[in-house]
Order: sequence, then structure tokens, then C-alpha cells
Amino acid sequence: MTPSGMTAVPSDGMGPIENVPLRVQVADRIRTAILSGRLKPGEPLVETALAEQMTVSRAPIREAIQILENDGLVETIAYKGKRVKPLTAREVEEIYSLREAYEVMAVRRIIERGADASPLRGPCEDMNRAAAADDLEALTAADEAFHRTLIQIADHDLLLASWRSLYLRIHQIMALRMRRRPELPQIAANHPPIVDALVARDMDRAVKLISDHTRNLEEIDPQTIADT
Amino acid sequence: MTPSGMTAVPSDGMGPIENVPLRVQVADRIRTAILSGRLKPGEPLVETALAEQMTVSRAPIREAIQILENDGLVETIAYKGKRVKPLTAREVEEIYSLREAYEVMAVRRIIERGADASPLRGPCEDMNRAAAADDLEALTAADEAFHRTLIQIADHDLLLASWRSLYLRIHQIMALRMRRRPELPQIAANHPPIVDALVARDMDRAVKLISDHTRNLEEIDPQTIADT
DNA sequence: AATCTGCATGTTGTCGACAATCCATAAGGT
DNA sequence: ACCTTATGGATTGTCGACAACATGCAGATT
Repeated sequence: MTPSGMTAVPSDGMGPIENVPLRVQVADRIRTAILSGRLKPGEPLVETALAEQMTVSRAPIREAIQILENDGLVETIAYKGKRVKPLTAREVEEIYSLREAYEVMAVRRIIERGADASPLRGPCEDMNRAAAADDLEALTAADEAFHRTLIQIADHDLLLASWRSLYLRIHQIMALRMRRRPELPQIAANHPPIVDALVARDMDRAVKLISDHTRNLEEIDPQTIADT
Repeated sequence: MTPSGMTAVPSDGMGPIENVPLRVQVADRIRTAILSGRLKPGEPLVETALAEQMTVSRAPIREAIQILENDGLVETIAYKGKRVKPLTAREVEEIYSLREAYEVMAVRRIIERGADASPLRGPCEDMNRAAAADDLEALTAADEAFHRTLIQIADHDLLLASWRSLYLRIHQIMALRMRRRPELPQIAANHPPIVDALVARDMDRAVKLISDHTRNLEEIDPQTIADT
């Protein structure tokens, strides 16, 4: 799979072509726009406009949009148009509750199979550093690394893929909400106990910790949410 | 939305056409072929051949295949070809373990939110009837109806969509394994206690029952599975 | 004034042709 | 004999043009 988050556009002298299909490049660009909040929920996506804008044909655009549809970021209404999928409060709740189920499953699986949870220590340290430096962006990145690592340790490709797809939308939500700055040190302090419970193979405690951690962690700004 | 499951081809005088896009029709046809086992894992899917076979252009074929890719039934290797995704033993395990997580989540949510679990009684009765008549097909259908109803009662659209996508592959697995006939009465007898625990709001018992029920329920014929 | 009808416009849906890429195979050199 | 290098075939990737469809507006009709 592609190493997520990297949009490699070589800037060195000879710019040979990237072997990645156009539809993927297009999908990455549009996805970035959505995830950064530049394209807001409900915004229409017109194929011809995008095609002209990116100087490609409509075919890759269509296929790219279909990719984003599978990611749950775009929805299509036949013969009417495509648009960035509106985010309802209900959907936000569903996304976070499903994430909780995924992470609980990962925790259970890690303990049941006796996997080594110590790789989680790295992201924990990163979070501490970020919290000390009051660097919200770095802390967010380390937090995601922590959770992604958790899923990876569970050694379950399907779970990892599902989690990834879900986390895309969490990115979108996080970009849309511009709330008060969270307490960085507190977030950083939340994670090490989870690791401790995992290495101690304390199932009940680990499940409870991850469950509490993922639940209600993020609250969404009601203004950016559709009503229905 | 269109009323699901109906392929309305009106035979009366004035026939208003079906408005379903070609790509969807194509996707349905290919999906049926895969799910029925007529197209086996690893089998190549050549766009031009399918296009000629179905007398449509390649564009709808490509988009249909992409839909199936999102369903996890097909995989693409760039500039090389597309094929029915091979089923590894590992994937089968992952599919069923993820299904367990989904259904456990549904059970927890149903009890937490005090939802009415009595609609599950209908499929239970259907299963009893099917078991009494020794009708495997009817029992399989009722079993799926039970689990789908369980997810629907949880009132979680995203969970339902994820479960559906997963269940597609379970269909495929079930079509591929031609094992000994299972004990129909026993399967039918497994479900009512789950309903009882749900209406009694007995969380621990309900979770344990659904967990045991989904786990190890299906064993796959090794011969139909890829080695990796 | 209200309603229906027909048309114009914008968007997606579909098509056929061409280009880019990969793989296997065979030719050529050492 | 072995390795390297063309070359041909097969498949997907991309393109531009045309068709189908839905919607909104203007005009006619009652």
C-alpha cells in the first residue's frame, strides 16, 4: 500500500514521471482539499470544472471521485451532481463510536495473541515532547501515530484498512472544528497507562482505558455540521 | 432511493425505463457471479472481454470493477490486470473476527440505548421452520436476516454499511465452501438465547453469546483458499 | 393569477479510439 | 551456456466527443 500522507512530487532537476495513475493523483489532491477543510461539506464537485482546473480528462476525475466516494468523503446523486458528503451530528457520533469499537478490538487482539505493545512507547515520547513544546500539530501527529501503531500491532490488515478509512473522516472533522485549544499535557498523559495495561496483559483495564480514551474525546463545533 | 431488491422491468404498455446506471447493473452482474462462486478467487477480469460480453463500453465496466474493488471482492494491479481477490486463510480469519467485533458492538449499543430487540423474534421463527423442514437455503437466509436485523436495531448507519460490505465476502466464502451439511436444528437453537439476553438487558451474557456464536462458526475448505 | 407545456441549459452517463505500460519471448552478444 | 537487450502482444490508462437525463425558466393557456 502507499505510505499514507505522502504526496511525493519530486522537485529535483529531472522530473521523471510518477508512475502513479492520474486518478490517484487527482483523488489525493481532492482528498487533501477536503481533509484540510478547503472543500467544505455540501460543496458541489463538478467534473468538467475539476477536469479543466487540473488539466486532465474527465475520466480520471470520475474515477478519482469514485475513490473518494468509497472513502465516504463524497456522495453522488445520479444525473444531478456530486458533492462533499455533508457531515451530520449523527455521522460524527457514528464515526467516533465505530473507531472505539475498532480500537477496543485491536486491544483485545493484542492481548489475546500476546503481541508486543512496546512500539507504542515511541509515539508516547513524541507526544510528551510535543506537549512540552506546546506544539499542537506535532502532538496531533504523534497521537495519530499512536493509534495507527496500536492497530498495526493487532496484525489485522482488514482492521487496519477499515480504521484508515474511518480516520480520514476524523481528519476532516478535526480540520473543521476550530475549538478551544485542548490541554496538551493531559492528552499526552492519557496514553502511557494504556501501554502499561497492554504490556501487563491486563485485558479489562486496557479495554476500559482505550474505551474511555476514544469516547467523547472530540466534540464537534455544531456550526460546521448539517442539521439533518 | 430505489426500493432495494426489485429489478422492476414493467411489462405493461408504457414501460418507464429503469434509471439505474449501467455501471451498477454491470457491478451487480459481476458481483453475483463472484458471490455465487461462478467467478473464483484469482480469476482474471479483462475489461475488453467483459465489455464485449455485456455489449457495453469499457467505461462502465471500469467503474463497475472499481465498485467491486471497494467491496473488497476485486483487486487491481496497475497496467497488469484485475482479478477476483484471492481468499487467503488469513483473510477469512480477519473477516470473521471483524464480523464478531461488529456484532458485539451492535449488541452493546442495543442494550446501552435500550432499543427494542423483539424484531429478532421473526427471523428466529423462520429459522425454526426452516430447520424443521430441513431447508438449508431458507435457514441461511433467515440466519442472515437475523444478523442484519441485529445490526439495524443498533441504529448505526455506518456500522450497517460496514457490516454489509463484510457480509458480501462472507457470502462468497459460504458459496466456496461445500462442506458437510451443518446441524440445522442446532443453528436455529443458537439464536433465541441471544434475543432473550438482549430483551433482558443482560449485557455480559448477550456479548458472550454473540461472541461465541460468531466465532469459529464457519470453517473454510482449505482447497478453495490461496496459500499465502 | 395560476397552472401547464415546451425548451434551453447544465450535468452526468456512455462510447470508441489512441497512448502508456508491463510481461514474456526470442534474438543477439559475450 | 548465460546474460543482456529488443520486440511483440496484451492489458490498462487517458482522452475528446456525443447521448441521456433532470431541472429551471419562459411563454402560452385557462
